[in-house]
Amino acid sequence: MTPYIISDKNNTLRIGGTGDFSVFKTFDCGQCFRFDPVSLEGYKVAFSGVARGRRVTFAQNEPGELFIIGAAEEDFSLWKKYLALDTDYTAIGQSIKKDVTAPKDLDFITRAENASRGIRILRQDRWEALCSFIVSQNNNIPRIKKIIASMCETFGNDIGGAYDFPTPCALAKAGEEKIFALKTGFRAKYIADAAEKVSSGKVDLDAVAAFEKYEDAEAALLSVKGVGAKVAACTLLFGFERYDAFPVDVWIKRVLTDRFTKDFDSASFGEYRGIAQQYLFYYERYLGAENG
DNA sequence: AACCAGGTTGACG
DNA sequence: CGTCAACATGGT
Repeated sequence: MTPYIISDKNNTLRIGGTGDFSVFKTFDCGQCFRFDPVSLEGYKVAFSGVARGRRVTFAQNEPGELFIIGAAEEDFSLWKKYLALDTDYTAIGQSIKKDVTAPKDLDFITRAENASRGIRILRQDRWEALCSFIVSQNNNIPRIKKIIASMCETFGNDIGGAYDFPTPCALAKAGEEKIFALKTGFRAKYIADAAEKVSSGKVDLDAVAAFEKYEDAEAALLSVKGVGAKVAACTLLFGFERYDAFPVDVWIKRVLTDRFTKDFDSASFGEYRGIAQQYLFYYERYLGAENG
């Protein structure tokens, strides 16, 4: 996949060669909490938000095209990386299905993959992913977004009309009580602990990224209060490019028991099982109801 | 008015 | 070692 700039005018990059990339599915599939749909003249779909310390809008009318609004030519490689446009998701789809043998299982993952066509796993900031998925526990997506927005407005750096995600230092300095004041509830002490451990280096995110074995990376994250297997898996999948992370929440648990053969093992999805997980989550949560 | 939300913790057998 | 209520808050 070789995306390229078609044109660069009015601070908007028009991009071609993005394959089947879907802006809507990518930003609506529950992986990222800092982007919201906006209605924009001339575009069918547009999502605005903050990433990499910049405000940006991704817009699209048809699959395969892409408009990056609020970006200059030199930002392209940065957004290409963020959106994973350099990654061959067709090959990943093949790899996921390769070792799925039972017809029932193969049929379902194929349907999920087809429904999810165009989703990319964003390469989000490590700290932001960790913190965001701590907030996500026992919580719903609209409220997760609201809490994270207020965290950014209160403790994040002003980047000109918008706010960056707060640094571990900023949140550590703020402390549990001020974090609690943002309606984070029982998660306040968890966020404070994560901020303290990351800012002090007790949890070294560079070291987490360098681990070869999943269990080693997971263990480092589990030392943060409020981080269990699910939050660790989401953090590694969305913040560390660990596609072998397989977050199991209520939806995935339900999919695996209801839609797959009894002894199906998610390891059959192979090294990209995390992406398979995202397809299953998206399919079951957004489309499963209408498809039965 | 109960019940749920992309879970985790600590207490109790 | 497995099970299970409690955890803040806001939306149905």
